[in-house]
This record gives sequence, structure tokens and C-alpha cells, in this order.
Amino acid sequence: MVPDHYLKLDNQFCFPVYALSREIIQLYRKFLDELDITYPQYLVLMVLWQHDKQTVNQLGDKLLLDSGTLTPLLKRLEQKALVNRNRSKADERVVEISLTAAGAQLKENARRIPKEMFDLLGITLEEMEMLKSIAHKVLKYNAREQKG
Amino acid sequence: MVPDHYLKLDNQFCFPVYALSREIIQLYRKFLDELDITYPQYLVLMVLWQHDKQTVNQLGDKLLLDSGTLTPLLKRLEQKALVNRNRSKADERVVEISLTAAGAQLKENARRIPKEMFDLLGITLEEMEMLKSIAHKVLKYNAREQKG
DNA sequence: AGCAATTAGATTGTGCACAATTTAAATGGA
DNA sequence: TCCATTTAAATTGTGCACAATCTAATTGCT
Repeated sequence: MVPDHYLKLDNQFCFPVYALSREIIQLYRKFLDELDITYPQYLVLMVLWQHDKQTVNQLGDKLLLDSGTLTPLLKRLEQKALVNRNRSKADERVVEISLTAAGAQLKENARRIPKEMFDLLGITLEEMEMLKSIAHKVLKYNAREQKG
Repeated sequence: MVPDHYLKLDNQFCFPVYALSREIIQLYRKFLDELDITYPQYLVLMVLWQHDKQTVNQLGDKLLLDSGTLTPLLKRLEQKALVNRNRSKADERVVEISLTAAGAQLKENARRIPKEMFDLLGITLEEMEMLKSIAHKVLKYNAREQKG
């Protein structure tokens, strides 16, 4: 019989990750409110800042989000005049997302965020790298499972 | 000038945590669908399994959730006949949440979940402890900031 | 060419999260 | 005792997440 121990909140491994994720998004709010964007919108812009003009699918692959989440989010970014949404002429099913001048410009205002977030978190570089590598391990492990 | 490097998705510390949190909730779904509950509902039940009869505030303190999230969630648990919601007689503002027989019984069906989840994640015990301790550090650090 | 199967994205519906406001009960002076 | 202040939940409104379904365009097969 599995003991009660394993069902206590304090002994959970997953709850801290879930709580940490919400805490991080909360800390981002401080910076992102000034830019009038949300954290998921910031992630989309970050992907576009690195490589402009991507399809909804390509954004979804990188952010692990589906069209049910991205379509309305991208429409809100379009309303804020930060991105353009255009049907591809080569394949009418595909929607290409590109940055507007304002969307590209926002990158400069966002530049200071990663460093300030790191300071806010109060952890060491080593801990950060450890966290990243464990997260990647789980995500990669389970991505493999889904295909096989 | 902060270099572009820091604004690339691959170099983010926060995105992996956010993606990992969603992946974990996704993996839980496999088990929780059978119990017809969601992950946040499971967390509430876990708190009640450890200590029955708590106020909405007490649940919120432990799970770091407010009444805007908990009130509708608890109403759904009530509809499933897993918890009771009763106004305290000593203080009419307070709502006390307690397990029904079915809610208490569900603990037995949930008992196997933590072990199976651990197996699914594909990480070592050491990595799990590391992840927990870093999450706790950030959460505690920022809880302190909010008060000071 | 014609049509089934596939693919990209949009839509619908449910359930969190969370800010901001509201309501009602309790408390703490003056 | 009276009333401003505080407190506990509930409510309202916005924005994700995500399953399931739908629509329309494309591809592949014969």
C-alpha cells in the first residue's frame, strides 16, 4: 500500500513547478504591464524578434501551443498593431505572422527585462541552468514518448 | 547595451518552467480524467485529504490561489458531490469546505498517482529534489518581498 | 481529372488565473 | 452605541490553455 506521505502537498514535486510558473508570470507582469502585453504575448513576440514572419504552426511548435490558444492571442496582438496576419498566397490555409514596425520596435523596450527578471528571482546562475536542464529533459523525454 | 542573446527563447529561464508546468498538468490528465477531476481540483482535494474542513482562505494560502479562482472551482467540486460548502456559524463571512464521503473515498483511487507520475517524468530523485528546492527558494524569496 | 485523405487554422465550450469591484459580516475605537 | 474600517467571499471581466469539432485548401492516389 502506498503511504499517505506521497499524497501530501508538501511532498509533491509538481505543485512547486506549477506555483513557480504562476509566480514567474506574476513577476513578469511588473514589466509587461508597461508594454501593455501579457506573458504569452511576450513569448510570441520574442519568437518573432528572433526570426520575423512565421506561420501559426511554427509559432505553436516553438511555444508548444495550439491554434485554439494562438489564434485569439494573435488577433489581440493584431488589434494592438504589433503583428500582421496574412494568408499565404502559395497555400491559402497558412497564416503568416509578421511584426509591424511597432512590434519590432517593442524589442528595444523589452531588452532590459531578462536581466531584471533574473535579479528579481533571487537565484544563482547555476540554479537557473539546473532548472533549465531538468525542464528540457522532461519535455524532450515526453515529446519522444508521444511520437513512439 | 544588452545583447540580443538575452531575448532569445532558447536562452530563457522562465519559458522552460512555464512549458514544464503545462506538460506536467498534461501528464496528470491521463490519471485525473479517470477520476473526473482537473489538476487544480486535485490539489484542493489533496489539501483536504491531509486536513479536512478548511476555509476558502486557508485553501488559498496553501495553494496560492485567490477566491476568484477558488469559488467557482469549489462550486464545481460541490456539484460533483466531492465537497460540502458551509457558512461558519461563528463567522458568517467564512465558508468552510469539507470532504463528502465520496470526496474522502477518492483518496484511495488517487494513491497510486504520485508514483506513476514520477515514473512518467523520467527524471531522477536528485533532480526532483533540486527542482523542488529551487522553486521553494524563489517562492519564499518573493513572498518575503511582498511583505517587506 | 476526380475524389478521399490530410493539413492549417478557426471555432466552440469548459475551466482555470487574476485584477478589480462588490457585498455582507465582524471589529474597534470614540 | 454608532460608525468607519477591516475582512471573507463572491462577482465581473479579460486572457489564456486545451479538447473537440469544423471549414476550407491542398495533396495523393487511381
